[in-house]
Amino acid sequence: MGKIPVRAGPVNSTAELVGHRTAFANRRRDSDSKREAILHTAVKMFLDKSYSRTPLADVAEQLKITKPALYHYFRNKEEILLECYRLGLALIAEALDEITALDRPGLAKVAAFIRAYTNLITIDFGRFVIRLDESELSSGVRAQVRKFKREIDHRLRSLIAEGIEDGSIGPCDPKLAAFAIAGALNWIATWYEPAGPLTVEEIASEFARILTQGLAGKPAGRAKGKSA
Amino acid sequence: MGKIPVRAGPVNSTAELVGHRTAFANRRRDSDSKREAILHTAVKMFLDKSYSRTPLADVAEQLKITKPALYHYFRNKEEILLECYRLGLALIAEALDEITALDRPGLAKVAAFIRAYTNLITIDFGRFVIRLDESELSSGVRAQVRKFKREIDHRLRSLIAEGIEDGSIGPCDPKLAAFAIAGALNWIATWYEPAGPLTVEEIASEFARILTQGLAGKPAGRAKGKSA
DNA sequence: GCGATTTCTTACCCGCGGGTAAAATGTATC
DNA sequence: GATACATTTTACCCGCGGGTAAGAAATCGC
Repeated sequence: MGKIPVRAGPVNSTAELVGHRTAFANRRRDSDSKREAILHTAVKMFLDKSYSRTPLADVAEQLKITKPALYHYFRNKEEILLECYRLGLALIAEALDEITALDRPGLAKVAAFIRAYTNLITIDFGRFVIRLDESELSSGVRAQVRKFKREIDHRLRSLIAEGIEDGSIGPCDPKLAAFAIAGALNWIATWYEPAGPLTVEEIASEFARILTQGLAGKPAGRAKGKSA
Repeated sequence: MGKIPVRAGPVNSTAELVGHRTAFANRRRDSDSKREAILHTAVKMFLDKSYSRTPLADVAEQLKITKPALYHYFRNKEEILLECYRLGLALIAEALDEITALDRPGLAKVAAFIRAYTNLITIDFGRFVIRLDESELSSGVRAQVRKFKREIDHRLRSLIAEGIEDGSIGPCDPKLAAFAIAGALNWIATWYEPAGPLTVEEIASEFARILTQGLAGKPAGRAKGKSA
């Protein structure tokens, strides 16, 4: 149960993976770092192929051990999933805490949220939380997951409501606005690829701008500068 | 290969389901309507539990037949999926065609797209296309699906580019803007439930507004016309 | 009503993947 | 280096689900 470093930071992920791959090189009794290696490897594979289509045997293989060895560290597959989930959730909650504490107008907080959330997709565990499909879970776990997600959703709604109150956000349904934002952000996890041309910062900035300012050109007062 | 009525319209879906459920009541040789019944039932179940976690035996059970009977109408499970997918895709393409043909500024077209796309989530096949997770597919089919999706994405980008050109949309990266919009919309398929409090029209309008106009209150040139 | 044909069922096979039993192998401790 | 304990492995079991073979049952055309 030691604290697992979740934020690997912009470390070369290959190097990191190798690190985890060697965690089982010998049988030293170092159960914490082995748990950590399992989780890091598993979450990467879950992201790659989805939880339910990633056999534990494959995870084990990556770690150069056999499937039953995993059961020494986790009771079953779902416990691995849940642990990954918890780690990711902690990241999100942490970001949200920081933002909530800011002393700025609601709109600025929402923009900050968009930036923070976008950054999460570069972290495996955060990305995993975003992408996890509830329907893959057993009903017991699903209830927990739903609760967590709902909480995040509600906190985002509060941010928006706050903005409406202080006037930085125009009148709108905070529920729908939150869904729109969450959708745009969650979807990033679907198409983003680290090797791609877009940096996370670019995405974060542009999304913050589009979602807060909208697409429309400056009609300013009224004149529709354009016709076409 | 008869034309399958995909748009059930705002028909009571229970009644419809019953209709499909009785399609196999007798052994009349009516292969077209049976194929149709299979697809409608399957797509509903795929939406409910995801494709890969919906056993064909369950689909058959709903239809009051047995699994092997399905193989009389489709070669394998993936062919059923692909057929559902094609039907949904036709809907989307159709909507997109109509919008592209409109003689209005780019921004208005984008807004129209948002409305049309939102409406698709009330139609099972459309919703299915949106929700389908590529990773559930065999690599052959995945390639096709990817191609289709990319095409839709590119058409949306064109709409945006058009708007930038005619000035109705402010300068932005059409690619990222398209991702933001697509994300917000696709996500609807995740949380929307027909029995819920929000009508599709409400969602469509609010999303069109938020995504085109943004959240920000009217700072207009400067005057804060609004206050709470 | 009779054969030809389609439609559907019963009874399977098989591979995959989660999970376990029990024994083997290594590591700490004395 | 013997003992105890943690760690891993080999060899399984089992249920699930896609898919098939072979025949039964209904329907169609005449």
